[in-house]
Amino acid sequence: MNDTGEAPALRPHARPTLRQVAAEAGVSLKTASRVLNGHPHVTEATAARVRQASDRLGFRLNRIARELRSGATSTSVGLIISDLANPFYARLARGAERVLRDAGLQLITTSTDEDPDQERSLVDELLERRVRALLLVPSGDDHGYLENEGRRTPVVFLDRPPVHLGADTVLVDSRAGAALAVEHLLAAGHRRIGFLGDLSRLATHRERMAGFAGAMAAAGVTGWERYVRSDSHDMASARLRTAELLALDPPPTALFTTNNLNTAGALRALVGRADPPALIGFDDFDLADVLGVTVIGHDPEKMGRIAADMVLSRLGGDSSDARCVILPTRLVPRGSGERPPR
Amino acid sequence: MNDTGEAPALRPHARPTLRQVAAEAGVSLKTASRVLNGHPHVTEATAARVRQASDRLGFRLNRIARELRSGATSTSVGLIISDLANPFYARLARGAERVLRDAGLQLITTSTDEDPDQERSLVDELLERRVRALLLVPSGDDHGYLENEGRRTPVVFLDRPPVHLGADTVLVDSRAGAALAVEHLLAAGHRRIGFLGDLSRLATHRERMAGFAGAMAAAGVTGWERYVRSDSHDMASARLRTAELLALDPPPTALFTTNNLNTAGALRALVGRADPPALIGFDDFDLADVLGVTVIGHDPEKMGRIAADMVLSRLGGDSSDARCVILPTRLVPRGSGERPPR
DNA sequence: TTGAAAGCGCTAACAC
DNA sequence: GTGTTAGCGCTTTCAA
Repeated sequence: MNDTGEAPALRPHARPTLRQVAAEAGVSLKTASRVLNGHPHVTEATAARVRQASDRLGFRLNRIARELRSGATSTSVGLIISDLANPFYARLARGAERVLRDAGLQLITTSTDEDPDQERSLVDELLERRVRALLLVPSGDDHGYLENEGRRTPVVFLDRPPVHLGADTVLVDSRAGAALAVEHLLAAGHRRIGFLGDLSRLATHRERMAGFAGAMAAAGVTGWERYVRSDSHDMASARLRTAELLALDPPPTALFTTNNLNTAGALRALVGRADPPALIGFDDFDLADVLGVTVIGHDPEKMGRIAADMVLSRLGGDSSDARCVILPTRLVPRGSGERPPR
Repeated sequence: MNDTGEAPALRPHARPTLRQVAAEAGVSLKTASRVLNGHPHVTEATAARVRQASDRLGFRLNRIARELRSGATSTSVGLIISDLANPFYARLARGAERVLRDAGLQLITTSTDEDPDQERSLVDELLERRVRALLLVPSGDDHGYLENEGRRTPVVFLDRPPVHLGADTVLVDSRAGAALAVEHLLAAGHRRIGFLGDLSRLATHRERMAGFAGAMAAAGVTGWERYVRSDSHDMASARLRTAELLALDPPPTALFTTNNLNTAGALRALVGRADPPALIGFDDFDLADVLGVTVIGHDPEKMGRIAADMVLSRLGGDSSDARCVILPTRLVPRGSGERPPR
């Protein structure tokens, strides 16, 4: 029971416990627990007393204790992406969050800044927190370290496949998307097509490169290697590389940029040019319609939703083999990709 | 000790405990704990044995148990925003995450979709998780319910001030920013200036409205109420409202849009018009430079960082009165705001 | 319908 | 340098 009639001083983190609520209400610990968890078999009168005591004390159930007692597992899921402020990942996170929230799970989102070491330490940290599952946009190039973990904690890879590990994966069809873009440009008569790529070590880059190269080869175009620039992972360097490409002689008559950041960089380099090359970008983005930028569009939010669904299915007991879902892309013509070669 | 020499079946969530590691290494629980937490006073030989046992068993410390034992407080901080996919909030989240991560805290980010009920239930949930602090972009219009919580768990409000509650707050100078925009337009000779506002119940809206009205009044302009449209919280309705404004007779010669979504909507409505009105938008955004859109810029990432710093200072014991930081805005002229009246 | 006792996995306090 | 004991706040038996 309360030792004095006065309200206790509210020191930070000095929260009342269930035991104190029970004492205040004059019932046992277990009864108080039942009431505050909405379990049956309690008289309404008793329940009311407990609730009053709880409110009076400003009580809140401690989920940490609850989770420890009931299995030492949390009710959260970890999401590791490279950068929260990239709209692509922000959308992906939103899709995942909504599905998980409806299932009573909370999403803990963290960013690696594309650093493989950071990836490992975040994975460690989240596993220590006993997240129920992990959603991972990998930066590293070896995920063998998850081999044993995967049997205990479901792991779903997003946007990029795992290396040296079999695990559920959701990807976008990078190769086909890139081919789509190039074929569109080739059909309009372009032959000198610039390629602006992300970090070469990323699987998405390699696939988009492969799609590009394949389509060029199929059309019998040679010498395209001259117009390839890779490893630009931010707008500034994309802008620079674009300027480089346009300074070549002869310059490319079209550009294919392999993600939203590179597209944004290229657009900046093209501002104010009288005769801009045609441009198609991988990833749709805000205001691409206003800018009239033709893109290879897909649905990052759906990617997040599907990954979250996979997690839920694994948590529901599905122990079938690892699956890989590949989401389709589509060409969204808006003008920039339809400019003819000069 | 191990009951058999064989590896145990890896059932999901059947993780080894510290006790098992200790047994496997032939040391006490406490010694194992010391080693795996990097505490001193352990022989290197003993430490090595423990680490080997830990690796062999695939052990990972259970933070849930640790946190329960040491104060029943987690090492995470909750962030409640309205929409992760809005670049403004994504940037804010990134700023906060970086500061907190450096302090060893993890950020749990959740979205309310601007629903006050959702806000309350997310606050409840995060407090049950015993987050160390709460960063809140409020949707509700009464935060009295946090009165007592605030003494136990630091709460910092972002972007919008608390109502019926004193609490640390970080805002952007909405009123001054709006005035800046309007004065810029007035100076260029505009008199009929359209105003495209967000939900009227939001403080940011009201402040920007006040800044707008004040600047108009100071310039002796009357009849501007006709060109005000509020409560548009998505691009589609912003676009519609812009079209409405432009259909008035006489139409406005300039527009002031009060946030990034409204600016995007207005831009869509202006596409293809031969004689677009001047346009200034509150909030900077990606590619605004390419589009030549004049904006009232500020720094959302900094807002996140400052809020996180406030949290850290409160957690460090600072119990001074609630503070309010107001971040400055600046006019970034890029062309659209410099179009003369027709 | 209610309660008493045990214990989740770990760390803090205090031996030795 | 290492071990023993107690207990964080809750839920889960099991008994009344």
